[in-house]
Amino acid sequence: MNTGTPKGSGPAPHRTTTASKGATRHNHIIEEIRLLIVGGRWPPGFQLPIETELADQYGVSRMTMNKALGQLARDGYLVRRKKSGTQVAQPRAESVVMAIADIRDEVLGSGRAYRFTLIERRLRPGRPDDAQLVGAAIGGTEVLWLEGLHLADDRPFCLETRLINPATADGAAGQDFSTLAPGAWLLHAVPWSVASHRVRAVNAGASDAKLLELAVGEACLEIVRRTTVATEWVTGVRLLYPGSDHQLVANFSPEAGPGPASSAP
Amino acid sequence: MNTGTPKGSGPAPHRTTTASKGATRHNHIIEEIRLLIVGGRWPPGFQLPIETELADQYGVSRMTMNKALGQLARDGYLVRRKKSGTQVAQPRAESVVMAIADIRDEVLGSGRAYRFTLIERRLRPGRPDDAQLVGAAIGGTEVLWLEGLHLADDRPFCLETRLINPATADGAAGQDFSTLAPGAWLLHAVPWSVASHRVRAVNAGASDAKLLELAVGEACLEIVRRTTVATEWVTGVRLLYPGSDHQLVANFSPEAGPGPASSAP
DNA sequence: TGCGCTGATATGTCTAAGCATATATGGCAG
DNA sequence: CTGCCATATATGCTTAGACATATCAGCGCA
Repeated sequence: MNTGTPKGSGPAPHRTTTASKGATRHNHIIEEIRLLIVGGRWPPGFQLPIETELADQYGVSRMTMNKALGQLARDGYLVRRKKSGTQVAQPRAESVVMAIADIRDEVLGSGRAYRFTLIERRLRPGRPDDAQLVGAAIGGTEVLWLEGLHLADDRPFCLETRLINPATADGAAGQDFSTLAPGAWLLHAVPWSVASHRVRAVNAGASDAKLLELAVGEACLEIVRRTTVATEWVTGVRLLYPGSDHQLVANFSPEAGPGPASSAP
Repeated sequence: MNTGTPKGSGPAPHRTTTASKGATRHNHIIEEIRLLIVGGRWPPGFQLPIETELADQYGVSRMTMNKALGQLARDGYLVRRKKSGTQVAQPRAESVVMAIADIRDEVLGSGRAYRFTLIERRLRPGRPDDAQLVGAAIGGTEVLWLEGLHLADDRPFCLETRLINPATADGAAGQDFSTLAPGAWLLHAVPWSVASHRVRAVNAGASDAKLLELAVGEACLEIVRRTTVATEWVTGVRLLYPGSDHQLVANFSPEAGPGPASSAP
């Protein structure tokens, strides 16, 4: 039942029409099965043949078949349990993954010129209410407070308010950030940190509206990102976008993305 | 060293301290290397020893080491190129993945009671401006138009406006959706579709505000989701959340999530 | 000096085989 | 009929070996 694509006895080049690039055997099998699933031919709950049988059908060893099925399971398309065999997973909920792009890339990607201007920069002792932005208790230590504006074609694009921990972000105190966005600098200075994000809609306050050249009360998209390394907070940032001309976009199948893919350039 | 744990020679406990659950060898290695990377000990660009050497160090075969490194590369932590070897990836941009939860799960997860009420339901010919919601040209065919309200503890939580294509969503015309949210029904009826998402902040209009019991102009989070199977549109939906009490949350490391994981039910 | 070829190298892929482990199922005892 | 245990089964994991492929580096030739 299904896929006439059986083994091709022997090494058999076995070039399929839509070969594309990563034309390894298991990638080929993965793609074929994935299409059966998203095409609806294998509905959720569908019981697949056992590994050895599928391996036979596709003319590969069990190891190769295992790799293919394992990746499909890792990507959420299949559920595998010992003894019970392999089934097509239930697409759980209407969940989705969504990427928040880097601001500079986003502006440049839309064909506009990018610029960052610093509005204010202050090195001051931490205050209790700073905890709201960084998500951690702030001792009496010094923190670096910044406010700046990202511009697209010299028009306000995003208002950034940021706290940096000089203790963990080495060299931050020596940076003036007059034209270099702190996010870009931190990316190099604090590699592979862990971040949590929060996205909300808020009405623009008086000061926000003035800086973004909006009417007071206009809807804005607010993103708060808190970054930590190990147990120490590194930075907390609030990004405010005019709701009218900004949006997050994702284009994925439910459950799991197409995989960021290792893919070197 | 090694061969310490080959097949025959006994089960070879070799229990590591922080065993945790998926204590297979390659999972163990993956976690160990991941910690070296996010802990900053292996900075971006760091050149790892070659596969065979690492395999020796960890006392496993090259295949097992390959599996570990391959998964780390798939997850975006490493970049591997032939001849050049393996390096720690540059955490690209401040991108992030973010999950949009199912509405019902979200409400129940916050400890509140969930309810859905249908406001209006109409079966009518498609109109040109429908294309805006579903992202595809609408022929003269019939479409199902719905408006409903998701409630948390009997207070408005989310306003849903939806178009359904009866041609692809089999049985939709026979459903009345009086209490069952169309999203929940579609999940069973149209498995493994592909969706695109858009998130914006908007000011509540007069009718929206009334239904959500908000003041006109209050900031709301708007999510538009378009679902397709193969080349046919299935449904388009606009979800409007009061910005004040709703937010999207993600808790991930940059570049790639912790993997949706296979996760059985 | 500059260009192209060649070999070395590291990863990528695949195979066949075996042991490990969870679990569904059926048989047996109470 | 009920509850427990042995067994069969399907996936999970690991290994050693082999071949494929991309690419860097150095050498030789013009």
